[in-house]
Amino acid sequence: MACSDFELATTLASGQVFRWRQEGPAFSGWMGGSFVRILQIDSTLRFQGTSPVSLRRFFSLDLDLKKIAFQMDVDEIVHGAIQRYWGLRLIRQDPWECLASFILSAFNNIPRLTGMLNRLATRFGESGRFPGPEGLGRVSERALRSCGLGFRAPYLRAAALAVARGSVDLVRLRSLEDDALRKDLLAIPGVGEKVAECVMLFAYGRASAFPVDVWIGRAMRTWYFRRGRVTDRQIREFARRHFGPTCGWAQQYLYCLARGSSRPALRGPSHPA
DNA sequence: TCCCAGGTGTCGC
DNA sequence: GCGACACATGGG
Repeated sequence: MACSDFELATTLASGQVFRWRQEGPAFSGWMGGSFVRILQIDSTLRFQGTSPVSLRRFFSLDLDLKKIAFQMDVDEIVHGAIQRYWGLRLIRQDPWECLASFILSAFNNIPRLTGMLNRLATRFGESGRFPGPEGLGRVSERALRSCGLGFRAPYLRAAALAVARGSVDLVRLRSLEDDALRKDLLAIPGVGEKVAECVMLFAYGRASAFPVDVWIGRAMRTWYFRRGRVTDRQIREFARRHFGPTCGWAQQYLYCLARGSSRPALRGPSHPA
């Protein structure tokens, strides 16, 4: 399958998904209930386990990256990030796995989060699939803790029960406007502003979401606020105005820049916005 | 060993 | 609304 303006490796390593693995030049992981293996050679994708339509949807290949980039390319910093990580795309994940992943991401690091998700899949999922809300809701808090979830165990369990019982309908949420969607997500146990924005961006394709985590917060304060004391909410509101309706894409590019450039760059002189 | 991690819930102003 | 604090755990 032909693709343009897409870098598979960059996209999978950008902290949106946590269970994909590299096997030589190829990558493998789950797209919902399907186990998929993908190999990218230049602008060609060779794959098994899914369909072209599903693949395009998952990696947002149906969207024109050039148009998106043009919209958000409003200053030198994001311009540099766009150039450096060109081909990075937002992923449209399964909402439940995305929600669970980011509930567990709280006060955590990515290697350990990966371990936690894999243990859940191995112990409670079918042949490696991530377990659904019904299945996880039946698992005791004690069993969840034995997977290393720590204090997040009751949050994940409560969220699973809420979805399993239908008090949260992840399919219906898809049809809601951004503000209503955010409000419903925030009502889920263990979901705060940051996780809600992640789910909006990584599962529901809401490009106007702008999750502010420690990395983006640190980078934005350095790059756009001269290290000033601003709250995460102020950063998010600034970003929506500054980068516009595709600010979520800007967030993902800046996140990679902030992490990829390592700490010294973040400590460097602040740039004018 | 020690630090820190893609935060949230809860409390007190 | 905002700041401070606790929270379990293990990777690096």
